[in-house]
Amino acid sequence: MATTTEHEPRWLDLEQQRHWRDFLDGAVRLTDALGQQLERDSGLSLSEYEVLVRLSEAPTRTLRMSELADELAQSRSRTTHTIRRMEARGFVERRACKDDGRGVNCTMTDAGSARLEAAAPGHVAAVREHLVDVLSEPQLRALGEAMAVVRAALRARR
Amino acid sequence: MATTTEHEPRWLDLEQQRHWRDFLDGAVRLTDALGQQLERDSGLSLSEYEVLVRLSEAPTRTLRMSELADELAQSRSRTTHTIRRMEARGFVERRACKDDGRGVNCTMTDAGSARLEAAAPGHVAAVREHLVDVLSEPQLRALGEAMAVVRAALRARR
DNA sequence: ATCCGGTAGTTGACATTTCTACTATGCTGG
DNA sequence: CCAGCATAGTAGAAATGTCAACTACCGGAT
Repeated sequence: MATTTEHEPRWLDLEQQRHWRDFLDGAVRLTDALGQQLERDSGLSLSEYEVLVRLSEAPTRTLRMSELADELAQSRSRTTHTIRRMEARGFVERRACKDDGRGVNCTMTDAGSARLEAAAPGHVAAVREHLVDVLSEPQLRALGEAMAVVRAALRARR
Repeated sequence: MATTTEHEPRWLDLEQQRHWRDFLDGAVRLTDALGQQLERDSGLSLSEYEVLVRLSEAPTRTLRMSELADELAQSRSRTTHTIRRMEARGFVERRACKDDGRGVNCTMTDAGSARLEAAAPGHVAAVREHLVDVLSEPQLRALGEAMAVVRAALRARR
């Protein structure tokens, strides 16, 4: 007789487990180190920095709140709070959306732009120091490509 | 004449930038998805789960607070808060360290162990679904090995 | 012995994030 | 038109994380 429907968990073998753990631990340490560098040298958290980067790349330094939330892979609520604080500090401005009465556009101010430019060199140096320069070129590519796959898979589902 | 000492930032080329961004975005989405699965199905956050895993692997289900903090790459303060909450829920116990008057040993209880065992299959399935099974075997290895290098570099300093 | 710099851990204030509920607007079918 | 469902964004409370003291203990040098 065949066994009944399999619901046994398929465990990870030792290699897989090690890879997963190295990933998790490395990711925590890396984002931590980069966040600390930014906070210390530029008074920005890593996600505030990311906000400014996205806005700086947008057509008129402007994005809808929901676009921002989607790009940062954050909840709308978190985005609202973050932007409210950044607005209080003068880095961004919000105004109602012309074409969609529900929408809110978020624009980076000159002060925000200046802060980003001031922060960028140190941040990039840290990304080099802790990531780019410790890996060989093929290693970095492999890392990036693997994560792109993971990212795409996660974006697909809801 | 030679230019004065170089302090120009060495920017990332487009490839490097893309890899770094894919990494960051993928890492956020991945840890997010895994955290949500754990919280929803087992009432544990990812870092609480990690605490239980480390304790389950320790000789007598026991680790010093500082060992725990080091292994999880967390501040001592955060570890104290987390463990206090977990102790209140009955998953761990703390008691003074015999040989070092400053130390505190943290031990996983039977309830903690049971909770971990209940949570593990679903968590492992999620790790497979979002990471292990979406990558080829060499891709996963490359990812793991690259992150091991990053991790080692970050552990060295400080 | 005791002074001193360093380590272990905790605490409480504060900041950020999450969760849930809520308002307002848009859109589609009858 | 308007009913009903979905989307955009916000708000406040609760949970979690960070930061800066602070206590207590260790261990070596004087």
